[in-house]
Amino acid sequence: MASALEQRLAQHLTLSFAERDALQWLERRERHFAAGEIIVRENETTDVLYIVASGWLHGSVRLPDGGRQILRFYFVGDITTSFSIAWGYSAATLTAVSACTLYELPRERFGRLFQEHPRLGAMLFGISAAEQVALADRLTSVGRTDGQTRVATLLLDIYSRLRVVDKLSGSAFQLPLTQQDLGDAVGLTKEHVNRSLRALESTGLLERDGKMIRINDVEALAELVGFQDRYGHVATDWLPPTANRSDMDQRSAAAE
Amino acid sequence: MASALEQRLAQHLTLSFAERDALQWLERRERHFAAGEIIVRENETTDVLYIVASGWLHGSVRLPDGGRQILRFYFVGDITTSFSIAWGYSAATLTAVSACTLYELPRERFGRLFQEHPRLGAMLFGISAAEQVALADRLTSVGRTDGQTRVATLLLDIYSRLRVVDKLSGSAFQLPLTQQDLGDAVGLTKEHVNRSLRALESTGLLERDGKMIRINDVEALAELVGFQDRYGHVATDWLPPTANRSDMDQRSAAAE
DNA sequence: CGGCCTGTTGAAAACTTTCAACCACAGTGG
DNA sequence: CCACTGTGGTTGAAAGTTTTCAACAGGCCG
Repeated sequence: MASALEQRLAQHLTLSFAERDALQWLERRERHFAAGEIIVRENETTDVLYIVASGWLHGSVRLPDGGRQILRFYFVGDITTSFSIAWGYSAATLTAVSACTLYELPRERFGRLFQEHPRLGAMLFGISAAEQVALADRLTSVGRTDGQTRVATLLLDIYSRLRVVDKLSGSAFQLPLTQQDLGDAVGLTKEHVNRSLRALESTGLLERDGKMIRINDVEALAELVGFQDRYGHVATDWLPPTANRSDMDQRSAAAE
Repeated sequence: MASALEQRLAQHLTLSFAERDALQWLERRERHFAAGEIIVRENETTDVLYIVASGWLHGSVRLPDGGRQILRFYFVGDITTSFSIAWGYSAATLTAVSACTLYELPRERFGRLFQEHPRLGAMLFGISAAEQVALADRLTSVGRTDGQTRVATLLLDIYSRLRVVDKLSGSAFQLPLTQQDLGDAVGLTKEHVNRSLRALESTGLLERDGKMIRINDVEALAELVGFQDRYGHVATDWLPPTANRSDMDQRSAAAE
């Protein structure tokens, strides 16, 4: 079976054999988590990263007053670097939304990837930048729009991700989140999320049936709430060339 | 004069000669902008990045309804990669807050850095992750706290950055932002920013005199609003060794 | 001097939260 | 099999926060 991270990167560029091999080496240590399980806690010491092989997770923080902010969701092919690589601890709590399979890798093995495959390192930097923009989009949504728009934007965001990573066809998908979760992601109370969802339903652009969400007119809804899909394309024209074979041999010889 | 980016990176690790040399080559093309000038517009095609040599800037987006969200501020030593490297266009408008000097470099030269100096590439990835967490902190502030807390958090955030990049001593600093700007950064109207600032002043934790801000008790204010300073330290223990074999010994020195 | 931008203040309107119910459903144990 | 219990969803009304609208003051500049 093809590597989750490999598949993600292959969406953007053609990988060399050596690169594909290196990526598969990152996914040696497989771990399983049940829905709702906590993988890493906020402020907990950690020196490992996770690559998502299947399932959903989210990263969140708690507030002094007991509130919670969900910062981002992780899907197949994502790496949970952002909240833990810059420090010896995790800046967020990582929770399994659905049952999921993760590959655990030591931070320092991730670091070695930058040396052995600079092009992949640069590409990961680019993907990280794209994720930063996605976070910025959420900030804009939460900071400057009303409840209905925030909820719709989150659903469109999740839908766009699923469409890419799960090859989702059609505009209906299973949403394994409570309304409290949605509220914690967009800065609303669960009651207001409920009212916002019903208001959206009443426009006819959205339908719900239990945990199932159907966006009847993706274009129209995106237009209505000013949503931009950032996941489609990531530029690769600035990347350095792939290390060629002789380069590879030199570097691995030096590394041994 | 030492390179701005070099100084930034040298805060976290000991650079080799080759690395320092490479960084200085990024800063060949110097450009000046006046306060208020726009460097890049949202959605504008661009294939260059900027390293901040002096001054302040901010990145922002406009909303359909005419509103604006300021996404982040840039200070000396920052690189404006996040909103433009992943696409052929800029996802945000880059505006000079104060008069500033920038180094302009082609995206693809930045990419080459990953190949020639993998350790620096990895370090830039780490710094980018730290910036992502800073953005996540702002999201939390905007999504889950009241006006007064948001404003205080932003001021503490800016203060923490200035303290590091400008070697600011004392707890007073010049804030070249209007109350509208502050509001656009934390998701409030300018009127409410004004009321929040006055409420903060009345607690005695903060003083204002024109554009001057003095935080009388940084600890107490940070405690009050639950602010965490993320800029102090970035982990380097996961980085690969420097490319040049003769520099290998530098790494242990950098391990702090 | 007269505009223009920024800051300030007050009061009404709008949005969101809080609080308090009630409903539906799934899993549990009698 | 069925009552019991807990979680998540739904709804209404009051309370609280923030925005909107309107007005005015001060400083800077042509």
